[in-house]
Amino acid sequence: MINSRFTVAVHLLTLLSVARARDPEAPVTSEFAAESVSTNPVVVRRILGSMRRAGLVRSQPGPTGGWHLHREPDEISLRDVYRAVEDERLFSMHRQQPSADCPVGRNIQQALEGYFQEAEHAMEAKLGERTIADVAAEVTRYSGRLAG
Amino acid sequence: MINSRFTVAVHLLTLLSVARARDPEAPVTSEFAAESVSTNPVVVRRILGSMRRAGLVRSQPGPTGGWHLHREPDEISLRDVYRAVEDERLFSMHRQQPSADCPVGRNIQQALEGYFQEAEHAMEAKLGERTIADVAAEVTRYSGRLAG
DNA sequence: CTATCTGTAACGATCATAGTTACGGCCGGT
DNA sequence: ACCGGCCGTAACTATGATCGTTACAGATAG
Repeated sequence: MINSRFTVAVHLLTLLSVARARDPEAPVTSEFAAESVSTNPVVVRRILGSMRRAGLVRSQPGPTGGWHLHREPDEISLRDVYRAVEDERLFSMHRQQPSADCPVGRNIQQALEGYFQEAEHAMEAKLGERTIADVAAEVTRYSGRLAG
Repeated sequence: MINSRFTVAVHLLTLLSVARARDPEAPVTSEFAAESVSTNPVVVRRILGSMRRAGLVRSQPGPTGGWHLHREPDEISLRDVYRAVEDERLFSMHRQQPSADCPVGRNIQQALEGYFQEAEHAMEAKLGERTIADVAAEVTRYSGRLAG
């Protein structure tokens, strides 16, 4: 299964979205976010670093620094997040190259390639239908203070 | 990404399908199949064991024993194989439970659950459109002796 | 200048995967 | 009845991914 980085990334962007709705200026620090996710600030910086390279967030060092969304929440789809955090293909081929002496071994990978792409694409297309704004809306249907 | 068991499982069922097309009686041994996949016979038995529990193949011990398909190749979808070999969910939630003190941490998992299910379902539905017969047909478009 | 952030390297703990050895059980052929 | 060849499965190991952690350099507001 897919690692938890994707889940954490969506969590973090949702946190930024909710925080911005309350105060568009105030940044969120790695430490604050880490408490919400129950992890280490370095893990947060690593994942938000991927988001930054994908243009989804921006960061500022120094005091009063921290993280901001860099796009409207309704313009960040879950597919964008997935692509930013996951560079591997969804399905793994054989670890060892199959036997070239067997017609099945020789051709199976090429045969599967297309089917795997279709399935992966269908999954991503479904993720593309939902945005961080949707997640934030669902999360904030129940009220509560924003605390770490 | 998904482990290679799924790929190997499809490979093995395709091998059984092609072998049966040449001789409906002759079983395929774990050792023969292992050579096609470039792995160990025990790995083959483990994966085909899952297929047997899912009713996709049958096995027979003793000399003249080995593995047979237990369904028509066009009645085994890639989704069937996926479900037989993969019991985990596609997306992983947080390792540590997120903070209950934060409205995002408190609600994010429930919010994501539905979206993740949709995406996983879309992927499986696409896999469900293809069968072992399709893969076997593609593999055998190029001829060749069936060798390990 | 200092305090407080980010950025990133480096290391370790934990876990999943899959390769390997070993051996018990089943069964066809002699 | 036995032997040989197959499956079934436990047990151990090697490898690699993941993620938590420490450490420290760089940036910047006050």
